[in-house]
Amino acid sequence: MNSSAIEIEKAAVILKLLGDKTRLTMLKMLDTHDYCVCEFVAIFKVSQPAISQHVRKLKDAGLVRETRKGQWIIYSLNRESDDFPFVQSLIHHLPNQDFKLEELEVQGLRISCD
Amino acid sequence: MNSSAIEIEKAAVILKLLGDKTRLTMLKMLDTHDYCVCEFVAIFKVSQPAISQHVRKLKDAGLVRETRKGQWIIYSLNRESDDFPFVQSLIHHLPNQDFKLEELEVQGLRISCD
DNA sequence: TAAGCATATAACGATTAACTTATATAATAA
DNA sequence: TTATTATATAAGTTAATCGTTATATGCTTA
Repeated sequence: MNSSAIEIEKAAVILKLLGDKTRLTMLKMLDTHDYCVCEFVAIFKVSQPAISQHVRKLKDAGLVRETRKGQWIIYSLNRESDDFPFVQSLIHHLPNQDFKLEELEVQGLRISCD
Repeated sequence: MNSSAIEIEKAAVILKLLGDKTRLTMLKMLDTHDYCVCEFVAIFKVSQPAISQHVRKLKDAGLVRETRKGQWIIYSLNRESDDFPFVQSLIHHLPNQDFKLEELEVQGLRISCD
């Protein structure tokens, strides 16, 4: 047991959710920046609906939050989630993904969502 | 990034593996004791082949090791795995599962594998 | 209001995952 | 050697997952 224990069933659900390269990368990216869906679409090699479905799963689990900014929807890490300490200690082990943002900028695909 | 960083692809594979209640519980159990397959069979509500398949996946990923002790095969955490720091920080958040062992003993199902 | 961009939802197909039962293998004990 | 116990493998079924295309919704701008 641990000071910030999480039920094993709940942990399994979260781990399954993050056991997907796309969603895990998204979450790590959100650790340093907020992103709009269109940026995720530009970064990952899947269709817009696929991205939409991935972020929906993260949102349904309460791990991310969305805020609409005009026509864009910005996703951010939900650091108020009860599960955030668990998630954070997890993504802490992952390499920073800011290079993806730089790639976007180089390619002129960075959209100013704010 | 972090001192014990793990590739994001590899992390996703491990998280998917542990995104299963049975395997996640097994791994947490192995954090405090070694177990033989027959004990897992007695503890979890699935068939012996199902247990065998779960431990095989954990073994194939290098997270656990097996040692034969006569007719029994004992599984233990592979603390030498490159991924062990990642896995350990993860299971550190989970509640201790020793009560499962106590349940076995109460029911007289605890097999002395050593 | 109509057009255009951003995002979500629906519906479907392909693949993967997790179980089951039946059977094989390996070690032990009679 | 034969029976028994422990474990693994094979094969098949069902359900879940992840992607796709087509379409709907919502906001913005002309």
